[in-house]
Amino acid sequence: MARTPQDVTETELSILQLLWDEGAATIRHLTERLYPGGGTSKYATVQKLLERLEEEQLVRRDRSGSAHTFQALINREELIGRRLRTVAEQLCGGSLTPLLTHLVRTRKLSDQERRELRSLIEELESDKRKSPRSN
Amino acid sequence: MARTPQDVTETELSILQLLWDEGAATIRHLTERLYPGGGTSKYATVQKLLERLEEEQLVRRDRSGSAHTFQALINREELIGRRLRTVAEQLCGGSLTPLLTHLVRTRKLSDQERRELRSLIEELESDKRKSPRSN
DNA sequence: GCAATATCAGGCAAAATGTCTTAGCTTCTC
DNA sequence: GAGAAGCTAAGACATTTTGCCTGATATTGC
Repeated sequence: MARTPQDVTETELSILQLLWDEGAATIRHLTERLYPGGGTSKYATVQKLLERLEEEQLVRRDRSGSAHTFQALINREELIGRRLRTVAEQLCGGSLTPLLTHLVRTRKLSDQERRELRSLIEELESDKRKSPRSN
Repeated sequence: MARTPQDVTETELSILQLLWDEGAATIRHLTERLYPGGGTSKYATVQKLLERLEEEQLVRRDRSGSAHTFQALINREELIGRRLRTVAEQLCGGSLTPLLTHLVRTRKLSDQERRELRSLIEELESDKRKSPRSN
């Protein structure tokens, strides 16, 4: 049978990371960063990667300039969300809650982390009070 | 270049799920459940899958009986942990905390979920008080 | 006009993965 | 004890992903 395509490959991710860090960029710029001193072939590699990322709607290509410019259409948080959702679907019947409790239980939070988390939740609780939309 | 192997394939996962639900099992049993009425070929498929799972140390094979018996060496929680760690490594510099806050922020917890989470944290806090091992 | 630089199109090899065939044992049954 | 049935081991295979590269063609800049 077929290979299950990966959400975002590690190599693709390295491109996204760059776009996140440096904003919109040209192929050349990305190539220079990713494969410093890389020649024509590396350039083409990055080009192909971007082409595929564009297909997957993860990157937008701006064709106006003489050299195309690329920018990420997804940010880190969103990608994290996608990944977590995948895990939840495959292992928790789609619910994210088990992931949450897993992290809280397993993670050995430091005192500070626990405090932060706690205040985050309290914050949410007061938000909720202001706009009670019980979901 | 090469393909990055997936931690656990969806098909492999379906086998693990069965082993989790039904405990140790033979190839035949698993085949019957996974591909009801599947013939020799499906049997061989499951066989190969198990062989690979054994290689990956995710399943233990008991060769004593006339038909080998298989049992999972990893449970659901552990697999969740692996997956989360992978996400953290690739997207959060290895720290799981961002995942935690992402979930709390994004998740639109229901009232009840929030309450549960809160008490879970409080529970941890009292545990901590009993054995203060500040990490 | 020429050289540099871009894009486009397509090929390629290595590896993953699910599937299947076959051969050779062991075990059960009559 | 012979034949059938079930089991394991070994390996072939097709399909697909994925990172990488080449060559042709178009565009830009001077």
